[in-house]
This record gives sequence, C-alpha cells and structure tokens, in this order.
Amino acid sequence: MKLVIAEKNIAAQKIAQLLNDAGKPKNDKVYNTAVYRFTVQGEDWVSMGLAGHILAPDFPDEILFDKKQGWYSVTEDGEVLPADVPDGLARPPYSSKRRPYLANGINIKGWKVESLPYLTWAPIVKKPAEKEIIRALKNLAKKSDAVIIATDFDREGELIGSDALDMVREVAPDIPAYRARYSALIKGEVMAAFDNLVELDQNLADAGESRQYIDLIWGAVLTRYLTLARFGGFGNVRSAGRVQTPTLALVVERERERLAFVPEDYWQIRGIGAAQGRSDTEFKISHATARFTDKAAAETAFAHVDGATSGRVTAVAKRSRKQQPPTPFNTTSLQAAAAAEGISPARTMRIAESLYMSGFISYPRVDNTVYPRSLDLAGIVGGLAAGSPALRPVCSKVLAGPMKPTRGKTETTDHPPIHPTGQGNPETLDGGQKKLYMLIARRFLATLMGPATIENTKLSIDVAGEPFTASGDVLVEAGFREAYPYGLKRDEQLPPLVEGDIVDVRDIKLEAKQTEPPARYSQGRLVQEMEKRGLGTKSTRASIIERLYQVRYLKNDPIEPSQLGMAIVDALHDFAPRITTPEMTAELDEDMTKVAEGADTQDHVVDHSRALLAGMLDTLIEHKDDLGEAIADAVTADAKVGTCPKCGKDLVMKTSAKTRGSFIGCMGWPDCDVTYPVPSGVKVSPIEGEGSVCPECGAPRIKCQPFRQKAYEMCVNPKCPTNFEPDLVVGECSVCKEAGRHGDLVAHKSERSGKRFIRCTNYDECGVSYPLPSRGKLSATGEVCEHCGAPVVVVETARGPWRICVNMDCPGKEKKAAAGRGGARKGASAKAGSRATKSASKTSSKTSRTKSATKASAKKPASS
DNA sequence: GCAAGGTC
Repeated sequence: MKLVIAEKNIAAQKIAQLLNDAGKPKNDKVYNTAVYRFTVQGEDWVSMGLAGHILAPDFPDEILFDKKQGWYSVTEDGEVLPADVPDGLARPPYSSKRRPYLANGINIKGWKVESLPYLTWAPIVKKPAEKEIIRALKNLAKKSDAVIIATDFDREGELIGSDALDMVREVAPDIPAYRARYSALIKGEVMAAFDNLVELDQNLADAGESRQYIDLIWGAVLTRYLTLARFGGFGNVRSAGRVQTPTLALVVERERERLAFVPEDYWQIRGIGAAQGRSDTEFKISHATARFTDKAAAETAFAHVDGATSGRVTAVAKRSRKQQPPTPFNTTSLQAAAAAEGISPARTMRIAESLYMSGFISYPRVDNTVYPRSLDLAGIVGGLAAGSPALRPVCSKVLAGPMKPTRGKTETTDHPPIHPTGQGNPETLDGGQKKLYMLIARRFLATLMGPATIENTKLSIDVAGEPFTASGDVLVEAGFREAYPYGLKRDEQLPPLVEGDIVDVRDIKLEAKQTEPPARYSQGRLVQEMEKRGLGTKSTRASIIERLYQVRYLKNDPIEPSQLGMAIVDALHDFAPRITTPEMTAELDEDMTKVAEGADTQDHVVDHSRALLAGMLDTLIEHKDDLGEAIADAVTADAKVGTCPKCGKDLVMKTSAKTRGSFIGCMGWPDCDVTYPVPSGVKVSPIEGEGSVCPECGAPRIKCQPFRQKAYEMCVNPKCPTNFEPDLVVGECSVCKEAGRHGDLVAHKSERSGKRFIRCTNYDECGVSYPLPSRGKLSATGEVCEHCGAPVVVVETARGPWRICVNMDCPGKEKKAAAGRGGARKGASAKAGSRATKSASKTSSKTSRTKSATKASAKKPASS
C-alpha cells in the first residue's frame, strides 16, 4: 500500500479522486482522521490530510520542567544550556553559578529577567501538536510500503511534510519516501506530479523551521521581558513578535501623525438650491472655491451672497463615467470588503471557515484572484439561482450575458478565488453566515457582469455675481451594481435645468472649518497595509490583529492604540528596534532563501539571530525598571475612567484580588476609600470632555458598551438619583386591594446591603414585597402584569432598557425565559427573574448556553 | 502565561 500525505483534508480527498483508477475513492477513518482509499493501476493506495503543522517548536521540558512554575523554572542543577552553542558565537555572559537561584521557592525579582539570556540560547525541540493525526499517520505508515508527501508546494508545506516524515520514520525507519509537487488541485497537475516524484527538499524544510525557531526565540524572550518588567498579574501578558509588533507600530505611527497634526483653518460657503418654486427638488450648492484659505476673501465673497434668494444657471455639464466590476475575492480582499460591512477580519475567517466546511463556499485561504478555466461559472450561477430567490433575477441576467469574468492582479494556481459553490440552501444559514455568504455570492456574480455607468451632472450657478456649483451622481446603468450594492452611494438627482434657468437659493452660510488629520486604520485597511508591507500571511493577519486587541494594545474600530500599546512600541523601538519594523521579516525572508538554496545553514542563521537578540539583552535588562514603570503608567492611564469627586485623584478600573471582579477605585487608596461598582457584562470606557462628570452627584459618567448592543452612558455612582429614584411608587398592591384597603407598592433601597426591593406600604398586614435588580434606573409604567397582576417596571440595565414584572414567581416568567434565551432576554433578568431562570443562568459555559437555547426554542410554541 | 504558521 502507498500512503499519500496531504496538508489538509480537502487536498487528500481531491488527490484520491484524481488518481483513482475508476469511480469514487472509499471514505474511511483511522481513529478519528478521515482517509481515502483508492487504487492506482490496481495497487492499493490511501491518502490522508494533516491539519497544517503537526509538530510545534517549543523549549524542552527540562526548561519548563514544572508547569506550575512556568517561566521561572530551571533544571534541577540550574543548568539550562546544553553545551552545543557553536564556536565563534557569544555564549551567555554569565555562569549558572552566578544566577540568583531559588532558595526557598522562587526569587522572582532577581530571577525573571536575568533568565532571559538563557532562554535566548535555549535549545528548541519539536513537540507533537496534533496527537490524533500523528497517531493515524503512524498507523497507516506501518502498513505502507512507501509514502508520498503531497503537502502544499511552498516553504511551510515542505516543513509540514518534513515533520510528517519524521513521525513516519519513528515507526517505519526505512520506508521509501517521495515528494509530489503540484501547484493546483486539478487532474493534469496532480497526475504529472505523481508521475514525476522527487525527493523532499530538506533545505527548504530547514528554511521553514528556521523561521519557526527565530519567531519563537524572539517572541518568547521579548514577551517574557515585557511581561515581567512589571508583572501585572496573571492574564496580563505583554506580547511581542516579528509580525505583531511592526503591525502595532503601524497603528501607533498613524496615531502619532494624528497627534502631531496641526489643523489648518479654511472656510466654505454653502447653501441649498432648488428649481424655481420647487422646494421638492432641493440640492446642495457650494461656492466654486471649494476651500477658502484666506478668511478675508471668504468674507468678501460671502458678503455678496448673504441673504440671496435666487441664482441663474450659467452652465450644465453632464459627464458619464464607468465603474468597472470588482475582481474576484482572495482572502485579503474578502476581509477588507467584509470589514466595511462591520465584520472583523478574524470573524470573517471564522465564518468563512464554517461556510467552507459546510460546502457553501470554496477554500477561503487564497491569494489567487483569477478564476481558473476549469471553473464551471455558469453551473455555479445556476446553483445560486436555484438556492437563493433573492439572487434569481440577477442570475438570469448573468446567464443571458456574455459572462466574461474580471481578473485580479494576483494569479496563483493553488486554489481558485473565493466563490460560492452554488450548493446548499442559504436560508439555513445564521445571521453572520448569511451576511458573509451573500457578500461572497454577490461579489462572484458581479465579477461576471458589465460595468456600471454613473452620470454626473455639474451645474454652474451665478449667485449675486459669485460662482457656485452643484453636483449630482446618478446610476444610469446598473451593470454589476445590480448584484453588488456594497459601498454604493445613493443617487443625488439634480432637477432637469438648462442654462439660463433661474433657481431658488436659501440658507447660504459661511462655515469655518479645519483640515482633518490622517484617518485611523479600519481593520480592513490594516490587513491591506500588512499585506503591502509583507507582514504575516493571508492565514495569519486576521488573528494577529485580534491578538493585539486581546492584549489590550489596540482598542476601538477605527483602530486606536492604547497608552499601553504606545508604551510597548516606544520601549522596543528604543531597546530592540529590530522587532518593531517590517525589515526583520524582509531580512528573515532573505535568510530563508539562502537556507533553501543551500547557501547557508539553519544552525548558522538561527544562531546569528540569537546573537542579535542577545546583543540587545544587556540594554533591555539594564532598562528593565524604567520600562516597567512606563508600562505601569500606561496601564493606569488606560484604566482611568474619571476623577475622584472626594480627593481629585484618578479613578481607575481595578480588579478585586478576592473575587476577581472589576470595580472602579480611587488611585488615592488607602487614603481615599472611594469605590464604585462596575456594570457587569459591558465594556467600560471614560467619557472625554463634556458630560464626563455627573451634574447630580459629581461622580464620573462612563460609557458602557454591551456586547453587540448599543452603547449608553451612565453615572458610576449607584446611589446617584440618575440611577435610582428613591421611594418611587410603582403600583398598587393587589393583595390589599382585594382585602378592601389601599396599599402603594414603593421601591426602597436597603442602606446596609444596598439591595433594592419593592414593598407595600401596608407590608405588616399583607407581607407583599418583591426584589429588584441591583442596578439600573427604575421607572414605573403604571401597567400590571397580564399573568399575575403585579406591577410592571422598566429598568435601565447595563444592556439597555428592560421591562419586567416584579414578581419573581410570576407564571409568565417561565415562558419568557424559555423564549428569550436566543438573545432577547436581557442580562439583569437573571438576577430578578424567576427561580427557574436563576438556576439556568448559573450554567455559564458556552456549550450549556447553546444547549439550553436549543432546548428552549424547541419548546417554544409555534404561535409565538 | 510566550510567536507565527499551517488548518479543524
């Protein structure tokens, strides 16, 4: 039997199909890995896909021998280094004897940064990362008489194949091994590759492995250095890396440009025009001098037209322009287009992966922007028409047309550009999936259609001797725009005017403006910029940006660096500049090429890189305390939400050591004891300028951003009247009413516990009381619950306004809790909700949430 | 608790 090892499942499947003597390959499983059995000239073959790299480089366990001690650990005898640092390269400038050792436990302060030189020179081993796949691979290898490495035809593919071969050799040391190199998963290519098998290119694999090692060493050393320079507690990693740090630097650089930007004043004269007596035809007019840089000139011109009520059309110019249809999607252009529709690149890739796995779209990680000839364009359009009623009309048009697909600049042959398969029913997709799928489907159709024609009309209008203009764009021929409306501007239709017509004008104003600084990056723009600068790959850019958000170097979208992000870039720029620029990647690529060509060796290149890093460590360690301080200051600045009304110091977000929960505390602690609770489940940020201080109580107001819901602002002080109305009457007591007396239901707040509740004024007699959510402004509705007759109130919770029946045991709660599981149910309801809701909310893991959601919706009656 | 690169 011959074993074919591909990089991924889809390739293994395709190869089996293409090489098979006849018919379909047999799908099989080895342990949990899909394999494909087929025959080639009567001989039994089997193919299996890996999942990319199956081994991961790491430091040996001896260095991390105690998982608990992690980064602080060393070997028993204090020796980390094997004695195989090549001659001629600097050894660490200290001996193990000098190292401050861990007498009783861990001498963290002395040890942590001192240990970095050891790490720089530490050996690296490859550890199994995909144990299940390795198990299947070895199982098949034992039964095979030859293996053929058929991983992707690139550097990483060669490395993945080489790692796989190493695993094979562990169980079949002498098995013959070959390499098949194909650059497209099509019959001709694959057949030719298997007819002309070659040997694995170890140099190329070594080049890839060098990349792995250098990334790990630089990343681990600098990340540990930054993290430990001022340890911020677990979960506060300050990461650095060959790709992420230059990417962060791009954002910081843009922010610095904005900060350094000196706005220039300019003036505009603008107003409203309309066909005479036809205020329904209004359009914008502006002075022909779009921007006056001279204030006096602007004022002179404005003096002429101030109060003018009419003008005369002096010229009408029409000009039509064509907008060419877009090129096919590759990973980067899909990410950029989706980002413009509010889907982050990382989320785009997660959704695209799921669409790919369920057969809706083609392979999503591609550079190619040219459809291969073999792609059945008409067949896909037909499939789209059948599956999606919304696309049917435009599909018919495409099928009737000449269908000449556009071509992008990048042409590779590994995979076709991202396109819909035309299979599957889009109605079964969830919100995000459907949105992305439609984008991909519409883009595909657009690439097969003609240009759009936009007609521009420009009016020249004389108003009291001053030249004005008006401009309007109208889509006169939709072309591809019929399929692809994304980013299309709305028509600006001007009324049909001719030279000499009189137009009404009104509201001509002189506006003082300032030039704007360069715009911040959107996530889509940043992905494109990374590509331009050679940072990361199509498969990694999205996750690297996400990582920068996760470590809180970046915030918001358009992207802003945090103070921490800026401090990190500054620190590395000063002491390890190599990591902060795209040049490190460029130089690495040069080194990799040399290794691949055999002009240099892995050991030499990696050791050279280690030496470069080692050369920076003295300076880094020397400045450890300064840098630690800079990081701590930046973190405090990022955490600031306002100013303490009691002592004037900063109020910052803090984490309780005991409960791990967040709260807002004063930097003056322990001298100042001001603290505020933080709404749960929301992202809190300060409000700048106006509205930043509560006019009622002087505490800061904050902006709360709930997950995927509208942000709102509130005062942080829960006792503030803007958050709670004391002694609010929310309704009448039904128990008392039945007993023939009157009782008001009044909201109270316990002084001791801070808990809020509703109690009847005749509580001693009727015993009626209801609990309330602990936070959120309360207001009465005057309504009573249809299920139990208790009052209905509105609570402004962290996630927006929410109507509740105050009765915990209301029979209506059960149904609501079940029906609302999908997301309509608001956060605070768990606290004040029925007992059933309460117990359900305790299961907080994702899976159980999903499970109960499925269950609940299954139970949901069809009528609701 | 580290990187970046594959892909699930």
